[in-house]
Amino acid sequence: MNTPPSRGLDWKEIHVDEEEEDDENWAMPASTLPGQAGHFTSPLSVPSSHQIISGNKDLQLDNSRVSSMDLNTNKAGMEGLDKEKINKIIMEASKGSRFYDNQKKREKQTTERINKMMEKLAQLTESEKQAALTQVDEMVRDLELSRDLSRIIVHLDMDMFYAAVEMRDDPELQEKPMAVGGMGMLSTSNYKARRFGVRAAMPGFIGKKLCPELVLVPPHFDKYRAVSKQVREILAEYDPNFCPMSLDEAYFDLTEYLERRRRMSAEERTYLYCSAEDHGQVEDEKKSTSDKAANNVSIQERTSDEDGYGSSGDYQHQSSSGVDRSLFTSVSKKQGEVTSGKVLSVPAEIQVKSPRRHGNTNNASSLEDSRSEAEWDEQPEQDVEDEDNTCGTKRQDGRFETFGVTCEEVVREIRFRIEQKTKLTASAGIAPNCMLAKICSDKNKPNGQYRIQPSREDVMDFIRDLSIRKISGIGKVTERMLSALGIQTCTDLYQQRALSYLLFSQTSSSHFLHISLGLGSTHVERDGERKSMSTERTFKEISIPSELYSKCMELCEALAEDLKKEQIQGKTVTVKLKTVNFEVKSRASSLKVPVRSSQEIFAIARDLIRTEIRACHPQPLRLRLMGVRLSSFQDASKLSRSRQGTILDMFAKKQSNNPQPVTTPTPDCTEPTMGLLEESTSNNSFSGSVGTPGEVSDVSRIQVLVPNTKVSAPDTEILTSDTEDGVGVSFDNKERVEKKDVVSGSKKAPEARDSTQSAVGVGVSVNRVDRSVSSDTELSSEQTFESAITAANVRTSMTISNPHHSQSHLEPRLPFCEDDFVSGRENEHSSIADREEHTKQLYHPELLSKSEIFNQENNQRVDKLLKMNSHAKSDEYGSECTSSVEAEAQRMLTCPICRQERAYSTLEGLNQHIDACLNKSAIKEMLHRDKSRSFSSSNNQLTKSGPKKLHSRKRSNSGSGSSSSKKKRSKSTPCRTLYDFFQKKDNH
DNA sequence: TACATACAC
DNA sequence: TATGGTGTATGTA
Repeated sequence: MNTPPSRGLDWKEIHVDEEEEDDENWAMPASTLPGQAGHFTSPLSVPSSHQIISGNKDLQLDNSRVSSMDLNTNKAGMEGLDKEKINKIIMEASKGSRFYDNQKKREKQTTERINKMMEKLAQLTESEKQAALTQVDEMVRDLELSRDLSRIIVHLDMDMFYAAVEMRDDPELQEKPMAVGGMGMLSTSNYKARRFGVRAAMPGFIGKKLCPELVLVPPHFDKYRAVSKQVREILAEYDPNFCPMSLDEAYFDLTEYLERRRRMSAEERTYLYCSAEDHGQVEDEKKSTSDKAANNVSIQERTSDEDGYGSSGDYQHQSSSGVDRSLFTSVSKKQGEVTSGKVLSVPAEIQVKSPRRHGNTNNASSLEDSRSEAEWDEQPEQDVEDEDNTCGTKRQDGRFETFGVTCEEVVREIRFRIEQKTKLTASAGIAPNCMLAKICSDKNKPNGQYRIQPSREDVMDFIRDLSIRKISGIGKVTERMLSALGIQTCTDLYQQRALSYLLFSQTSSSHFLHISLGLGSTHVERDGERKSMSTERTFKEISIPSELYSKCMELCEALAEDLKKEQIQGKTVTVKLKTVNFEVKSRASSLKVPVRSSQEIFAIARDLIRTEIRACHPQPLRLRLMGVRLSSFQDASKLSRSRQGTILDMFAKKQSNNPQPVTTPTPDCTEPTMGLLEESTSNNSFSGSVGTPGEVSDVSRIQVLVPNTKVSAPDTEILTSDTEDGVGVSFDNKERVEKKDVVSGSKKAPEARDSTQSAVGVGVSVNRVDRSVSSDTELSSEQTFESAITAANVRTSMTISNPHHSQSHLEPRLPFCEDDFVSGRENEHSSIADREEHTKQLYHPELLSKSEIFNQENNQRVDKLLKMNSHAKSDEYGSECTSSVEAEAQRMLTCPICRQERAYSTLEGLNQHIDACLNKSAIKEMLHRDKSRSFSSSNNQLTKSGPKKLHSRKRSNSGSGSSSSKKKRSKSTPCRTLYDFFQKKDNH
């Protein structure tokens, strides 16, 4: 390691004069590196593992240094820094923190991993190594044969993107070291800040320690998205199938375009250079563009945008309208949307002056420089008429640039146009494959480009001394692992190919082999379909279960919103938990039927969290982050079909004299409301006469909506599958034990379920459901009721693969108006004590006792529920009723929760409203009550973070609203409301 | 499938 | 005072 002379920590740029050659040699002292002498001659020679690793460990212990926290200088603008000094500052700022401790722990894990690998290595025999080498070399031959140098792949990367946008929009920032982000985390930094060691992924407070003058600018993602869109519009002209990797970088393939390029006239390749004085105009235009374009540009949306381009088909047309119109249009240009530009008709012989070239020209690619300068000629100043009248003014300083037909020229043109359009610079790499192009784009950053010529020799020359850390996909852990094998460069990687083959997985070693041969993907592929969607948040410590559940609910709501936007539903819910010690855990549960509503997701997520809370017990589960992810999406075709599965659709079908049963939805048809979900629960659940209040409300709703009496084939299928799944029949292994602990012995009280919080209300066993369904005959009143529910819920029919979840995910019900619904004004649970009990059930399910779970009140409630059901039946909510319900839905309806009367054009609308009422206001209310009563004296953190968090996300109007809704609920008689609801329907 | 890890941006 | 959020891939059991 190059130890720079020690200096005082004055706040100057922190760098050393000489280049540090020895990067981060984690695993061993340089002197022991195998590669130094013999390693290149013998591909099979490796260092002794124990020597290496233990030495490294000692080193770490002695210095109590956590190398993984060291500055990663593998970034443009961070060359030659005094890493020693910077790392010292970082370490001092971090030492003793939980983060630091965790990093230490993780580093130790990596070391152990390396040790294992080295043990494995030590056991390899020479013949094994030789055999591996033979095998690998065969692969090498194949790979060589398939080497494709014909593609011209470009990786374009905006320079310090977020920071650049901020600097552009606030020139005062240009002279200062600045970073985008906050004290918590930085997204990116400008080059001035990088000289101090301040970089992306560094917490702001450390950035401040490294550079006290550092200016922190909060991110403005809308702006970045808008700029990104502008850039993509340009890229799409060159490759409609370009592949954006993030807001600031993209791959594209110029191969086809270059064919056409050769046939393009000089005019078509000529662009006006817009000088600094023009910026105001551009700025104005940009602003309106930003406004317009500041919409979401998620992956999906991006795709559709780009598809728009791609499908426009006529590339030539697009291309011939090639210049950035933004440069020539007047400020008042109507829609402000910057479209692709217009080529100026400029005589080819008019030569143009080089565009302003800021940025680092010193390190610009020699190739680029030599070629481009030759074509960048001075243009005599003259007036230029904008023939297409897109400019509006004559330009006194009009200068033009005609770009050539080589790929370097095209890329330069693209960067030029990007700069003209956005006033931001980009760097690019050109190579025969993506892997190389990506590395190249970093080579001459900022504002430069670099090309690897498409010959094997050039590729291998480039690769030869390349640090493996430069390769995308090789991070610090892999770097350490490989370093332990004496591998730092791509040449090393090739030399040790036999070892990597023996010591790493097939996937990894194959990847390494590709890298070491300079091979990579030769086609630019769009991202495939999204595989998951998640929301996660970091917060001040939360350990109180009620707050954890509340946070979980927030996340589920946020996630459900996002899912809705993209019309996605999935079958696996994963909860991510990060403890205050930065330990990350994930817990997942898969269903057979996709879900997407916040209630459904919450039901599962909550259960997973509860399990964790219990696992920690009696210690609290102390979290600093929680995340909820949904994955295992069903494919798009199914998705579109699933939309049929709404209640309305069922009604519609019914009404149109469709002879098919009321409930035809397929298992993947889900647009469940809370109530529906709960219901399906009861079908799947162990049985349950437990029925906490929540259900009842759901049931009521369902009765209102789908009071059907018959169940037929489609339901049968679903329910059967549910039963086949064994849901509710038996637990296995420790899950069972756990449940038994909580529940009161499933034999005795099979209805009792561990989570009672909102436990299933309908008293039916799985078997009975099964029977009733399969018989498809007239059902008893209880069965009928259940069947009706089933009918309403087929699309939700939560078939649970994991019995553990069968309980919970089926009970997303919130406790609030449960009682109200059950017993109305004369609510059996109207006492404060009862209410608190319900709160407890929701937010402290882990605290419930058997007796709490299974009690007389619940039975009474269930009885009532069943009565209601039979009442409904006797009121002839038969098949006819469907249409009457539907008719009702067209009219004014009163929400049974908030008593608001509104016209609902769809039942779904009403359903959603009810969900909103139930969830959004009441959960807060309950939480508030819960907290104020149970925790007010015990935890000050609660007052700090709890309420704030509750209101932190997408629930802006919930605060006062919830309290008002609470009053309404308690004053009004929900039960009567519900009956009113029925009544009204009846009367009609 | 569940979970942990690694990685990128 | 204080170390992110989102998504993908992979290895292992």
